[in-house]
Amino acid sequence: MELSTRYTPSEVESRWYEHWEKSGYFHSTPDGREPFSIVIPPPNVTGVLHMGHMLNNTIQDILIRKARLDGKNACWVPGTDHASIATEAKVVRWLREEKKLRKADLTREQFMEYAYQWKDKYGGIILQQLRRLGASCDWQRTAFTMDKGYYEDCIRMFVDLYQKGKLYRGQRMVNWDPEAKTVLSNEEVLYNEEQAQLFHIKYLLEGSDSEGITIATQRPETIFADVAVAVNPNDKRYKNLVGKNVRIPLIDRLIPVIADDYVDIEFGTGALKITPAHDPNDYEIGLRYNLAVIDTLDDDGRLNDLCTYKPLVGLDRFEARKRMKALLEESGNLVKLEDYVTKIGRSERTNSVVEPKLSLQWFVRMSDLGAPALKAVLDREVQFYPDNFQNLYRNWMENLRDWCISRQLWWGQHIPAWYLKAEGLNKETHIFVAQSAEEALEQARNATGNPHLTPDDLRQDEDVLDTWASSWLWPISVFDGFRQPQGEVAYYYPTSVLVTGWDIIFFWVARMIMAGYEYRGERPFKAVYFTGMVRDKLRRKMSKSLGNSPDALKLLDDYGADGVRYGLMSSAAAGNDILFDDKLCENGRNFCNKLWNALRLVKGWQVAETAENEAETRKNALAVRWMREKFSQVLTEVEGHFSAFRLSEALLALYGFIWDDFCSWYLEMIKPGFEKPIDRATYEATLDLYADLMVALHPFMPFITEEIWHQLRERTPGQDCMMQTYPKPDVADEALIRQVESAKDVITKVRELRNSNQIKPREALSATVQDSESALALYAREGLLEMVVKLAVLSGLEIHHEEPANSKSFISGTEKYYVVINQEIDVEAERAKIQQELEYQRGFLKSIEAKLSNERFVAGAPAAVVENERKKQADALARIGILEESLARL
RNA sequence: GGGCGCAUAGCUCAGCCGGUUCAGAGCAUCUGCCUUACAAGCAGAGGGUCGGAGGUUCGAAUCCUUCUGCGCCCA
Repeated sequence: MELSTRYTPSEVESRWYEHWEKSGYFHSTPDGREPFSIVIPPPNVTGVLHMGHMLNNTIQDILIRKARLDGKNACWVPGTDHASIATEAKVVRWLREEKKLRKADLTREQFMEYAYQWKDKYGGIILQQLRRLGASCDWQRTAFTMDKGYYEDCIRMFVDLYQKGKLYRGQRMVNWDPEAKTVLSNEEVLYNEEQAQLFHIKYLLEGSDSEGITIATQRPETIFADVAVAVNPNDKRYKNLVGKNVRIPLIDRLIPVIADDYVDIEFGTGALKITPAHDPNDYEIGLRYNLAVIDTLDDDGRLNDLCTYKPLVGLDRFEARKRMKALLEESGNLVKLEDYVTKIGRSERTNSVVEPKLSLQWFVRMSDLGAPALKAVLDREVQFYPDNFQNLYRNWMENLRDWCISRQLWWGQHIPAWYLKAEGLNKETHIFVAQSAEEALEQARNATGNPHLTPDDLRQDEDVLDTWASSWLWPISVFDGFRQPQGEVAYYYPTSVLVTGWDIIFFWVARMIMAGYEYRGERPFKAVYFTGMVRDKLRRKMSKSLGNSPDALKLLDDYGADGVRYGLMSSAAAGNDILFDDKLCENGRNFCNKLWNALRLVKGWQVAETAENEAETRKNALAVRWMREKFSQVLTEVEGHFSAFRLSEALLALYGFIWDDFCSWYLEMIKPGFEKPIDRATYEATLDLYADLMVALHPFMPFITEEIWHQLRERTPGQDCMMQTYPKPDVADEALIRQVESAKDVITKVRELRNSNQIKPREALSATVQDSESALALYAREGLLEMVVKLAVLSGLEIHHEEPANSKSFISGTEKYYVVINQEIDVEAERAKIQQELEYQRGFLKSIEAKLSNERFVAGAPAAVVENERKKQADALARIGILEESLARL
């Protein structure tokens, strides 16, 4: 069999993925095994795979594959959310461009039909892309937040919360996106510093043409909605004005000057115009002083009639702002124009500037829902990794605001609230919340006492639910837990872990926990693994506008899925941002090549069955045992990392073990001479070990491990790396490991000696180790001497008390070695070298003795620590003895 | 303004409920090798008073205080 010198991922990845999927390995049904379940944080159905997804899903896949190998019933539920705003925008554009249709010309039902069509055609690409990454999702369970069953769950939840008094309709200051013409939650507004102008505008006192008060505002077009000017009660400058009236420029409407602590004396002019309809803080102040609310903005961001200044009515707020400058200059009210930088909120979806706006919306009352969700995390019922995200969570949960869950869109779950047509829009006094129009009608008849009401007398709320208000039910709904609370959900719920970016801790994590306790009285997941953000080398967040995000699919093409997975994981401690660099994937690809070439080496060996090879077997036995013991040690470490979700450390532990111990040391130890065969026993042990390594590495790099696992031996159908049992650690023989480490140290020192004396790597050298007690003990280990001779390329290693002529020496542990070199020995240089080493050892000894002579140390420190210091002291003394002796001989 | 976090090798980070696995990893750098698995490789090497200053302790990268410089969340 011929294997290429390079591993080519493209030839194996799709083949194995298809094989796994066809074999049904990804699918899970409840059985007697312990469940291990993960629900994917549903990506946006319009989304395409980006770096964040790859990181996040690689982690989920690692956890799922590990659990599967551990014999658990692993279930990873994939799916997408309907992303109301983003999707609706795409559907509208698609209708316009492809179907020449405008949303306004369609009925709601027609629009929804098109939207589902669009979703079926273009949505969910990302789920296909996840397969490229190797994600072992249970595709048969693919869920979508607008699926029929899911939709019904959302409606049921809405009705239930309303009946329990946890949901209400109310007038609140909301974030309004004038472009999408919908409300946004706080989390959907992104604040960034932008250059703006602060207008200093003088409001003249009632009855005066000169005296007045100057306010500072960034939004001069809102002055028509002003209802007061506020100053700080302690502000001496304005004390005399409090209680008087001033005139709004251009329209001369009178408003009072009031005093309130909220006003910052330092900011701007210290006088604040109060505009309750267009600023959340002003709204609060307005409530305190019982001020009127004048809303001068239309839904699309244009000034309306209520602004009462005719020339500006109908203009967009930005256009109006521009004109205000000239108008105020002309009227003499503009005192000053100041450039300043301020945080401007923009819609995450449309990027248009968000306007605070009073609006009638549906809110979830958070006080009751928040308490158990907060407690769960503080009590570590839900354990965060890393732990300190608790702080962020607590901070948010302790300052909960009611959650606005209505959105002015069509693509989403239609809010199941009905009103009487007889009652004016937004002036309804009757609200009927029900699962269906029929039930609502029934309620209406009862409430009004009018049995003759017909469906035609009712009007359903126009709005839909916020996407997050559907996805918070995800961990329950994907297992059909609302309709079948005793069904599968009882097996898979609570899920094992949620893996998500910390930036959506409020969107999902917090709300899923709330829903979990509200609807199942139980946490939705036992742990939350927070990934960091993927940033570029310059620490910038990856974004489309910067163009600094690598093409995920191209990366997969260039480095292979395993290479990319390695690259992402190798520097991804939980919660830490990763500074992504192609270089990381290159390391992963190189690792694949390393694995591949080790396979080529092993597969290239001829195996001998003859009796003379029993001697070889005995010689190699030490290496084989060492590898097994060390592997055990590494597996213990790996298990520890897994249980603490330190995945990158688990990967690096395996990487180091495979590359260094297995490839660089072990394979060299057992490698037969040129054109010589290897003995059967060592060969078989190596194949088994190699196969075990592949299983251990499989969760991280599934494709290459599966491929190699199959290349190593003939496998029967149904025998696959993915479905093996994860190797279990034993108690490692640490003494043996230490002895081999000593041998490695000797080998390294001989190589170093060659290097510094320009001796060829393959020139066999004669060496001697002084026959000290410790040396005799060390080489009593069968096979150790042969190991050193082979890897250090020695003609022999004598255990002897005499120093050979023409030799150079070194110390390893407490043993002294001599290597004969066919060169003139520079005695002075040797002396200087030994002298230097001696001084170092003496200094070392001194520091230890200082410790040991400190009574408080000996009395206070644990016995093991003191013991260790004694051992260090003895070793140092031994080395000093050797060095002094060498010096004397020179 | 309120809160949280970070500062360790040239770069990216790990270690942080105190003690030779304590100064580590990968990348980068330097030296020597196309050695019969792999030059996307092999064998070696150099490089850090663990941000500054105090303190607690027999002992501090690790705990406390403070300063400096960054970052994030919420207002």
